[in-house]
Amino acid sequence: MEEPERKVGARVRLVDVARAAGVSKTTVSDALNGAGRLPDATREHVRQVARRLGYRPNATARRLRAGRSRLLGLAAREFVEHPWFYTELAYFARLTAATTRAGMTHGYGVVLLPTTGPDDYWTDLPLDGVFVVDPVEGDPLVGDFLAAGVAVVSDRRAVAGTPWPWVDFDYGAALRGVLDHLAAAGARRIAAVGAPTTACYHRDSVQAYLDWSAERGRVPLLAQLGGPGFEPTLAAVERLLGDPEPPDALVVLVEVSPSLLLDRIRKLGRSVPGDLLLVCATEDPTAPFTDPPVSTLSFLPVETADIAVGMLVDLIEGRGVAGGRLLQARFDIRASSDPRSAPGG
Amino acid sequence: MEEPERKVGARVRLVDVARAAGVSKTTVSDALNGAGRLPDATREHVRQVARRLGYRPNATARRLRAGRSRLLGLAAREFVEHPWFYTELAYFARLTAATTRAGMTHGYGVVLLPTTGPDDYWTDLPLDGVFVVDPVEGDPLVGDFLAAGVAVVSDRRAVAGTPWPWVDFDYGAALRGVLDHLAAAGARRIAAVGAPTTACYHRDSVQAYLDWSAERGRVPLLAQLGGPGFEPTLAAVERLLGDPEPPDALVVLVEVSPSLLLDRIRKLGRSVPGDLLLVCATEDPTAPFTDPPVSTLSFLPVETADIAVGMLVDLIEGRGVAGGRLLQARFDIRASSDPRSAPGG
DNA sequence: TATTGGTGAAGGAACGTTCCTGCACAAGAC
DNA sequence: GTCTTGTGCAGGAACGTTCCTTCACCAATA
Repeated sequence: MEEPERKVGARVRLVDVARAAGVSKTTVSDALNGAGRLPDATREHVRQVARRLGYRPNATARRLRAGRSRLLGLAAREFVEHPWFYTELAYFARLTAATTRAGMTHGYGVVLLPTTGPDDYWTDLPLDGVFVVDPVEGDPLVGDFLAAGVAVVSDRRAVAGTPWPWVDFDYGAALRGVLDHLAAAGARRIAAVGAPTTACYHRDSVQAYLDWSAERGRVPLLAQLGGPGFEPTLAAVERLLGDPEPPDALVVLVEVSPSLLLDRIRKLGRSVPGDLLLVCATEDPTAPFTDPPVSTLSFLPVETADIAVGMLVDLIEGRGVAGGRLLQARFDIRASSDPRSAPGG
Repeated sequence: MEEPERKVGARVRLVDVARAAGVSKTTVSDALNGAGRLPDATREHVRQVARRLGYRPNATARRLRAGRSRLLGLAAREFVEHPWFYTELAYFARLTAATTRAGMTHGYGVVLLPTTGPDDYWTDLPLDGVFVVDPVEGDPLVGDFLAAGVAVVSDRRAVAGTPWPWVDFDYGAALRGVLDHLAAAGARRIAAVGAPTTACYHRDSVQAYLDWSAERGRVPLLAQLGGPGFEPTLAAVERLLGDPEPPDALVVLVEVSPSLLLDRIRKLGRSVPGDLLLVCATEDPTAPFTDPPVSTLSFLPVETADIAVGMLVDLIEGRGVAGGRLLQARFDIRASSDPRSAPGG
């Protein structure tokens, strides 16, 4: 009985339960975790004592013993130089929530990592793995985590030959699908709004637009912008529509509120889809409810999160994960790019 | 030298650094943490060895020893019965990001808690404190955390005499400010869209609307809706505007996309602010950019998060926190409720 | 010369679990 | 009656830190 006395008001520990139940630590641990060789009577007795005392296992001690924290990090790396609130973009909002949900189903908590912060903040967190969204080329964050033995999965191939598992899309194919659709709907001059960021999504999709235009002998009408937020996007649209030979179709590759965009286009005296066909790459859930409903290209944040978290967990728990996984974007055609379906189109 | 040999490939531990540097664990710990009585030479030597070996302290062990996890939970409790993605509402998106940021500045990580999940998921996370957003009356989650000795701060007073610290707003005063403004702008029939949820925000603001109307002998035009998402909100607006004696002003107390709402109102043949003055309680950042810009009532998610996290940290670190903190909502008047400022109003 | 005081560093307990090992005892086999 | 086999449990190491205590050593003081 050299067990130390429990201080009043302190949390109930395993030993406190053991003493109250008149058994050893081992027995309590086994009884509560369903392990060991115990008769049902003992098991039940211990459980009742534990319940009566309000015992809660110390999760930190458990994790130390297990050698795993059961904690995943979520880091968005696009525009890392700005301390922006990335949950404000619909894509990241969905991705964040879906990652949290997926983590839970595997028994992992998800910690949100801010875009900027002190260097030691990352390493001070006991993370088993990190889901890196839009990693930038040569991202030091990724290197740090890999060096620290933290599992890494990203939602894009940041570089050719990305040495960690990833989930990604064939942006070129997705964009060509959209452009073909617009051309089939009669568009002659298709404009695009992109962003010259380090994210492979923007690079690849803009390139696909340029290639597609070149193959068909069309002059590309491209506006690019930097920095998060929608004001630059709307300004880019205004620039494109103000062209002396204005476009008759528009593909917006950066996340923007569809109804805000429609407002702006209307203000410029153009009507959708009459004067201008419109497709937005956005996860904004309002797209089907605008007037007219806006066609969207979706990069499936929920599916992406599910797969990424699954990979992370496999990696952490020692099941091998080979290479990457390529998904197919979803193209929802609505009235904004389909004159036939528009009332009075 | 009875120290166990380090397995190859395993993470570098404190003892590994100690052995490599030819000193004791204590010296390494002190050297790296800037504690103890050590000459600069020793300190620097140990640091170099640690850097060379790529030593990273084990955060879990650290936290176990410290008795604190330096982890905060964020839980949204409105509509808990639906497994919805609460980051999709602008208010929660901002609040989530701001909480993460605030946590970081205090050295705490923030774990997102899903609305629904297995009961043991909460208790399995080593949380020092939880920021409960929109707690519902008699919320079992809050009780669980309090029983487990986890600090709790909420952004609303769920019940009269909430026994834990909170940050909140005087919804009645905020709403009366909006209604007075609309009346001064000439509105005769002011309608409101609310939600009959358990959240004190909705309850109080709807009550304030009813009181204000009664005091002035006006007939309230109230539409209430349940469940997350904007479709119910738009339907409620349609109902109100379809009234034989339709309103000439509208206050939307549930979060909705301003431009989507404007689209819908326009579709119903009404013009803002000509036929209908409009004020939205929303954090949607697009409000100033719609056509016309929409007046908003903001409940300051960033400030709320900063204060809530500050309270949580004070609570966790043993500094007393007394009662709650009442903030003042911000009312931004824009063209949608101010005919004079509208072009051609 | 003995005593104090400060410096530099080591030893080891503690944080609260899990789980490996081992012991006592009973029941059955020979 | 001894030998196995199995059951029910206890002891204690280990996870990787931090930090309290102790201790040797050296210089300055009485």
